[in-house]
Amino acid sequence: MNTRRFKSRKSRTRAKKPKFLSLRLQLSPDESKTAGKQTEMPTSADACHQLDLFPPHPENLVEEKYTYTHDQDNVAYFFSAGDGGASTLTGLLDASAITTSSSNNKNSISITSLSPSASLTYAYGGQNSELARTALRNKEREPSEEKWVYYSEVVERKVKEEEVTSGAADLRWKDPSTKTQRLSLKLDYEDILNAWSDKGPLYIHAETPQTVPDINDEFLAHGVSWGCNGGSWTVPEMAGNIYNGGIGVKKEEEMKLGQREASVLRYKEKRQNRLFAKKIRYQVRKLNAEKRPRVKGRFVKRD
DNA sequence: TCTTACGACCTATCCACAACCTGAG
DNA sequence: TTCTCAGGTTGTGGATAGGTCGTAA
Repeated sequence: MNTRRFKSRKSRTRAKKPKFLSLRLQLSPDESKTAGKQTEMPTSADACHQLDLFPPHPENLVEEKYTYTHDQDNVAYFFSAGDGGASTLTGLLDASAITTSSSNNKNSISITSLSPSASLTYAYGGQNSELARTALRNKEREPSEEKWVYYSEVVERKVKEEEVTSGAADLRWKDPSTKTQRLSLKLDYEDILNAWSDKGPLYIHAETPQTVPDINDEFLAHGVSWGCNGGSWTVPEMAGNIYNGGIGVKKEEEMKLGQREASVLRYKEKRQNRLFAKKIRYQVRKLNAEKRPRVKGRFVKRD
C-alpha cells in the first residue's frame, strides 16, 4: 500500500476508524514491560529474515502468534494461533515471554504473555481501547490461517531478539527498573570483514551493496539460489562455479542447470500465484452484498 | 534541466444489512 | 456450566474521488 496515498486520502474525506493496529508504533520503550521477562535463545538462522522476497500484506497486522519460518524456497513470517490462543494481542503488547523453537528446516519464534491482565488502555494511550478490544475480539477466528505483517516490524522485532540473545546483550532488557529499553544492534564491522575475508565477495555483485535480489536478475536465473542454512546465506549449487572457477564436469553442470531452471520456474510460479487478492471470509455475506440494491455503487435501502 | 499538462493507474471510502460476536442474566 | 437474548461489530461489492506516476511537450 502506498502510505502517501493513504495519508492524502484520509485528509480528503472523513477519516474512517482504522481497523488494524501497528504494534511497532505502540511498543514504545517506556511501555514495554520487562519485569519477569523470560527469553530463550533463538537457535539459528536469524539472519535469514533479511531476505523476504515477497512483500508482506499490511492487512492482518494483529494476530495471536508470531511465527517465522523459512525453507529453501521462501522466507516468510506468520501470525497464527496454532497454540490454542495462548498468546493474545495483550500478550504481544506485553511481550512477557519470547520463546523460540527449532525443528528440521523450520524455526519459529513465539511471543506469549505471562501477564495477560496487562493494561491495554495504557498501551494504546487510553484513547483506542475500543480498538484494542475489537482487535482482541477477533482472536482465533481463523486458527491456522497465514497472516502477514509489516516487514519493518518484523525486522525490528528480530533485531531486539538478536540483541537479547547475543552475549553482549544489553542487560537493561532484563532489568525491570530500567525504563529505557531502546536497544541498538552494534556490529563489529572489522571482525565481520575479517571473518568473511576468505569467503568471497560480500555482495552478489561485488561492487554494489547487497539488497533484496531481483528474481529476474540473470545472476539468479543462472543457478544461484538462496538458501538459509544455520543462519547464514549460502549459494549451494553454483558457489564454486562463481567464485572458485567452476566445478569442471560439464554434464553435471547441465543437469544442475536444468534443475535450477525448474527450481526457478517453480519459484516464479509460486510468486505469481501468491494470493494478493482480497480473501472472502464469509461467502454468505458476499452473496448478500451481491444481491443488495445499489445506487452508484453504494448500498441503498430496500423498498 | 525544470515545469506543466495529461492520461492511466491505484485504492480508501461510501452505503445497507445480515451474519457474527460478546457479555449479561 | 450451558443456554438465551439483546445490542454492538464486522464484512461484503461497485462506483467514485482524488492522489500518484510516467511521459510528452
